[in-house]
Amino acid sequence: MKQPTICPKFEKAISLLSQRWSALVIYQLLSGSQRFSEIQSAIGISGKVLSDRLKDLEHQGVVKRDVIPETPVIIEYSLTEKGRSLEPVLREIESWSQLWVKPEGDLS
Amino acid sequence: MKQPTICPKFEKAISLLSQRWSALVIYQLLSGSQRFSEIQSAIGISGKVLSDRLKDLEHQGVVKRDVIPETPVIIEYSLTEKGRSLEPVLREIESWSQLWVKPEGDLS
DNA sequence: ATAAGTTAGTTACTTTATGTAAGTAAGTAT
DNA sequence: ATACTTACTTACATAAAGTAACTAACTTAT
Repeated sequence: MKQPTICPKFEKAISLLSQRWSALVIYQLLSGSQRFSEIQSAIGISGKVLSDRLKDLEHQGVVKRDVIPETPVIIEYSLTEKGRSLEPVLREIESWSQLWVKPEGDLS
Repeated sequence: MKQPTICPKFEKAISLLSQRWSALVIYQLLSGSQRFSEIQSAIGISGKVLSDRLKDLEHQGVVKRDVIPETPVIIEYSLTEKGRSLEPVLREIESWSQLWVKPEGDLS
């Protein structure tokens, strides 16, 4: 039974950010536009899931996909204004993590 | 294949917050300690998953479980200091959501 | 001109996570 | 005694994520 007393905008924001990998993809793109394989190797995500996430995020207006007609075609992903506006959120998480997270227990 | 160039503490924070429902549970507890069924009906989560999440969060030191030996025993969940320290993160998400999220199925 | 490599994905299949519904134990209210 | 509530658990179904192999278009090396 769903009778959420929580603000639907907030809930939607949470569901966007709690989608696995989404926050990490956005965080990665904060350092500038990047290509598919760069993002992939930077955060260790599979091609399939990265492909899904980028489509989602593009659809939600957070990420922009540009086809650059260079010698071999280059596809670049970058943040839109909406995406960049998430920077304070990610920075808060970053500083929280530095204060409160103990690195043990990450068996990768 | 994982070769994350991303800070492991940050990654761990992200994986905690991207666990489905976790952020919502923490957010809900920001307004004070609550019982199982209160959280359940406030955010519309199933008993099973709430039970799992509370155990996870307790294990990570974010949530505290107190058994109060009142007339019928009352079990109260609340945030630890670590949990409360996530408030700025949730507040950032909240204010971002007010500025950028359109409530219904938004196809921008 | 082959052959091998890169990029940006997709497809098929497996594993894990989540959802749903029903059940349980302890206690209360009628 | 019967029905109801709380805080769960169990069993089962479905959805999401992981893995690996594959493709199409192009590039470089032989």
